[in-house]
Amino acid sequence: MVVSTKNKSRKTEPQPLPRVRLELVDVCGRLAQAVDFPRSMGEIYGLLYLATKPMSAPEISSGLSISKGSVSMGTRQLLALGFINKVWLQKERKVHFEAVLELGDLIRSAYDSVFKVRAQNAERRLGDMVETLAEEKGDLSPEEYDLIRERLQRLVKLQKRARQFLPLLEKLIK
Amino acid sequence: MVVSTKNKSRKTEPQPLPRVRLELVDVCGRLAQAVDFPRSMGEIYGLLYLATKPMSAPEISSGLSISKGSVSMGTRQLLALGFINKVWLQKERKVHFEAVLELGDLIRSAYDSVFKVRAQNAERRLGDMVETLAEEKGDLSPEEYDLIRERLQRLVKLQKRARQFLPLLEKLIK
DNA sequence: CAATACGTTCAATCTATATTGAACATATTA
DNA sequence: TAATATGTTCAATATAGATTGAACGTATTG
Repeated sequence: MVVSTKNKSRKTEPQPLPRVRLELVDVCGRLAQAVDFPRSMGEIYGLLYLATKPMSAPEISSGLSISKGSVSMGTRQLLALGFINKVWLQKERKVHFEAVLELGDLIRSAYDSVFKVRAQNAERRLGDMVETLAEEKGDLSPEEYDLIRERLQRLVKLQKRARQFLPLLEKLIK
Repeated sequence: MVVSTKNKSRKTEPQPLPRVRLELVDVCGRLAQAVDFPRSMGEIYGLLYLATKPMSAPEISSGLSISKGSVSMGTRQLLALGFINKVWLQKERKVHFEAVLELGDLIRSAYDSVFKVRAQNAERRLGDMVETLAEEKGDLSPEEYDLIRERLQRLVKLQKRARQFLPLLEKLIK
């Protein structure tokens, strides 16, 4: 089917995305969800990754059929993580966005702000539990206290191993 | 505050959990969510991990204030992943559950059923996209076709690197 | 400077999915 | 075998959190 080439508006007519692009949008959306980011954020990256030129916020909005608000929020997060760049197009006199293509680098830079933070949280919470146990010693039977103490120690040990492991992993990625 | 020691029922009276245990329940619930499992499933593991003895389904249900249905579903999944074991208590003549304490082993065994599957999915979807692009070649401008082709190639390359990386990771864990 | 378009924010809404609970199935014991 | 308690299933419900869109703020252009 041939799409009409008439172009009544000043702007480039929004043409439907090729299927490949829709598929990548979907894949990226799912990936984003898998690492606990909003789906729309991943979709925006997927859209930009196969774009032939930088896209404006309204173009992204209509291309993905999502609201201005979601585009604003999604681009902000993607910029913060370094997954996209702002581009000033003087022709359009407006900020546009383009995907950063070096995904290897991106994963590296996202590593700190996502996984490291989570690891630190886990560590803190385990510390809290050890404290709580000490506070509760009086309320627990000696047997229960010993059992819980021993099992928390196992977790601390596991955490230490994980701690040694993370920098190693980091080195491998880099 | 001292809890009454009266015990009118045949069964052990359900006493409130110590705070340490509640904290681990919460941590495990969040962890489960982080890897895309139901929160209640993680909570069950957290409850059993610091239990002084194997617990029955009703005990789990009341301990966590969750329904029988959730316990049934959660224990099934945890058993399938090897995170808990069934224990037959002849005294109670009923199946009870206990946590498997070797978390290192558990992570290893969960690896295959969680991460490997995801990696394979990603791989398949990328393959689909390459196919789709070929099918659409006629509908795309030569420029767009080339650009998309080149960028998909980048993803394929990245995937290959990841593929080499996974077995290495596996070895490190084991 | 007014007019227009674009960007941001956040309360209200929608949606995906975990959880519930009632109906049903199974097992134990008296 | 009947009575009782425990286990499972799944349609209905509840809930967390993403998405929307209207109101407001900002910038560009004629």
